[in-house]
Order: sequence, then C-alpha cells, then structure tokens
Amino acid sequence: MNPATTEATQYRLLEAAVGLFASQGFAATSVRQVCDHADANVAAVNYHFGSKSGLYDAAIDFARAASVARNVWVELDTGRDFWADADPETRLRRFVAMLLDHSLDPDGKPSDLGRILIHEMLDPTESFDRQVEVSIGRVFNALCDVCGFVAADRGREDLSPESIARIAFLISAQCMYPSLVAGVAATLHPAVSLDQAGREILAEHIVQAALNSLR
Amino acid sequence: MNPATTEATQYRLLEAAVGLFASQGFAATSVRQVCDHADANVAAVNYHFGSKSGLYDAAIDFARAASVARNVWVELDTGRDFWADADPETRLRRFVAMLLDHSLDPDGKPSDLGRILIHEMLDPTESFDRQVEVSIGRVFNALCDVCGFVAADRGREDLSPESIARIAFLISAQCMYPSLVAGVAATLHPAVSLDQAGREILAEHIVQAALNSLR
DNA sequence: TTGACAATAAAACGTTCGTTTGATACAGTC
DNA sequence: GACTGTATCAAACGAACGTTTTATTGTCAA
Repeated sequence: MNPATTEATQYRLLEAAVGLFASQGFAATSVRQVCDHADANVAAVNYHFGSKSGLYDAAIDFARAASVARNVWVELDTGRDFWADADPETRLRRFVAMLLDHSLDPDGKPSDLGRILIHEMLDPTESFDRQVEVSIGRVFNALCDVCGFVAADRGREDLSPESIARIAFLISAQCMYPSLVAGVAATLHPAVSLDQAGREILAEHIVQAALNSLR
Repeated sequence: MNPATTEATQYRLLEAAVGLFASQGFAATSVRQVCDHADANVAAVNYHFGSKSGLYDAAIDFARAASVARNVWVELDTGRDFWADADPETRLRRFVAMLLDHSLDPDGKPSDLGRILIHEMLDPTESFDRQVEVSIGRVFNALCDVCGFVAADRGREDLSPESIARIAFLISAQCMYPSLVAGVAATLHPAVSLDQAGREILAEHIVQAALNSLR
C-alpha cells in the first residue's frame, strides 16, 4: 500500500489508542480493541509501534503534540513560559486559563492527555517518570515560579517556597479536576456548566482564590 | 474450616481487593492477583462473592464502611450532616476537613475509596450510578447546601444555585486532588507535605477561598 | 460413627490476551 | 520481467483471563 495510506493507518491507530487509553488506562485496554476502533489488523500495532507499550508512548506524544498545537503555553522542554515580560498577575491569569484549556477540549469534553495523566498518577507505568520530566513536572515548576512572581510583586517575600508550592498545588487541583469529572459531569455536577463561558468563570474563581492567598 | 477462619479469608480478600482495585481499577485487576495477595485459592472469590463484580461491589462497601467508621461526617444515606445546629462557617470548615480526611488516610497515603471513585469517573462501571446515588451525589448536594447556608448567612441571596454549585465544585476539586496525587506526591509535588499538619493548612486555604467567593 | 454442611484446594473449562509467523499485494528500481 | 522493500492480512502461538467442576478437608449434630 502506498505511504499515504500507511500514515493513515498509523494515524487511525494513534487516534483510537489515545481515546481508549484515556478512559481505560494502559492495562485495561487491549490491542485488539484499539485495532477494531481503528479498522486495522491486529498485527498493525506491533508492525508500526513495536509493541503495546510502544503504541502507548507514541499515543502520549501524539496527544501532547495535539494539545500543545492547539494551545501553546509554556515550552514543555524548558518550563519557560512565553509571557515572561507581562506583569505577574497577567501571567498567572493566562497560566490558569491554559491549564483549564488543557484539561477540557474545546467542546467541553475531558482532555485525553489529562485523563492519561490521571491514570498514570493512580498506577504509574514506566512512562510516568518521563512524563513528569518532560511535561507536568516542568509545568508545575513554572506555575510555582509564576506564583512566586506574584508574591514578590506584592511584597510577600515572607511566603516560604512551601507556601508557594501549596498554592500552586491547589491551582493544579482545580484545573485538573474538570478533566476528571467532565465525562460524568452530567450525573455528578449537573448544575455546573463546563462550556467556554463556564470555564472562564471557573478560571476567574481560581485566580481570585490564588491572589487572595498571595495577598 | 471454622467460621472464624472463613471470615478471615473473606476479610483478607476484601483487603487485598480494595488496594488493588484502588490503584489499578476493576478491569486491570485480575482475580488471581487478588487471591495471591490474600493467600487464598482462585476459587475463593467466586465462592464467597459470586463473581469478580460481586467482589468489587463488596470491596467498595468495605472501603466505604471503613472510611465512615474512621470519620463519621454526614449520613451517607440521607445527605444530612451532623452539625445542623452549628453556624454555617463552622459547618463549612468541618465539611472541608472531613472531605480531606476521606481523601487521605491518617498516615498520608491516598484513600482507597477515593481512588476507586476516580477510576469510576474515568471509566464508569455498572457500580457508578449506585455510588453516585448512595454516596458522592448526596455528599456533594450536602456540600452545596452548606455553601448556600454560608451565602445566606452573609446576605448573598443574589448568588444563583449555579454559582453555589460552582464553589462547591471547586471545593470538591481541592479536596479530592490529594487522593489522586498522594501516591506520587514525592515525585510530583516534593515541596507540598500532606501529613496532618500540611492537611490542616490546606483545609484552611480551601475554606478561605470558598469564603472569599461567598463574600 | 455417621451424615450433612461449609470452606478450601487442584485441575480444567472456553475465551481473550500480546505477540509472531507466513503469505499476499503493490509500489519503485534495475 | 525479476527483485526489493513496505504494508496488510489471516492464522496461530503460549500465557493469562474469569469461571466451573470435582474432590478433599474439618466441624458440627444426630
């Protein structure tokens, strides 16, 4: 088959894998299930990705690339954010908005990457350390930095690094929670809307809470 | 074998099942794995609990009973909390403290029940609706009520039920996050301590954020 | 001592798992 | 037209899965 179709098969496998790994996790997702969703032969996974683990790693990179392409925020490789010249409060506001955008897809569905990350936290695979190193670890450090800038901007040099980290911790909690519950939000939180408008209100709440803690 | 030993086998199976289901979820946990951890025969699960699903349901009830016994808060069957006579702010403070205590075991480990619930949110089994009905759904409604009392106490009748629900939503996020990350907190959030002292500081942050939103 | 009963154990049931094999189709090169 | 490399397919591999069957054990009442 021609290379174009080949790439299409790989693409379909990755798309199916991301969605299934996101909801079921690595161990509970079978290769045959992925291939069925992708209309591919069972042997395609091992041919294109070497193994189920290879597909998993490729799917994570695929999801991360899609998420970053949709919403460039910080350089994941360095942790440097792109608004180093803006004032601290603006940086914090943008950071929270982007964490939420990475937690929820544009249509309000929970993010695949976020849900894969949650599975990794509950039951880490060998990919977890790499994810911390190249992605969430650096992002969390960048968030701590931004919170530290806000604190310094307000003359709160008395806040210890632990206090700063705790505030960043609670920001992470509020930004990641939507990707956890969005799939069952209709059952669990029927009164809370997670569309674009609701997301902006949530972001403002989160920012205000952080600013109050840093005041 | 005598009934005492029988109960011991059931108990060991439930203990092993709770831990494994909490970290791996239902589908990724095998019956043989549970029996190995419990030093029981493979047939013991189907003998005592009928099926793997029966073991799962029993394990959830087991974990919830242990959690409630350790920390009585609201009546899970009715959603009624036990401090209906206290002032609204005190009720909120106690509610947050108890949500955190249910998210983290006394020794700072993530709660098994909380992690099972997270798995259910990511990929609901048939047990999910029942869990929402008898547990988390009622607890969330009770939390909304408490937030509403605080708002009324402060003359904020202008806050819509949606606004109240959103504040309760963010409280839930911050209280549940520890049970998600506590297992990897050393890697992910090395600066944030989740022991008893750190938990109290977190609770105060969460309460203050909610009070500010309700002010 | 015997029979009834609850609990455990070993073995096997058919199914599904991740992976591999061998064959087939098809593009481009000589 | 023969050869090479890539991609797909059906089929099968041994291992592990949830579950069942059969046999064995120990404890009671009769």
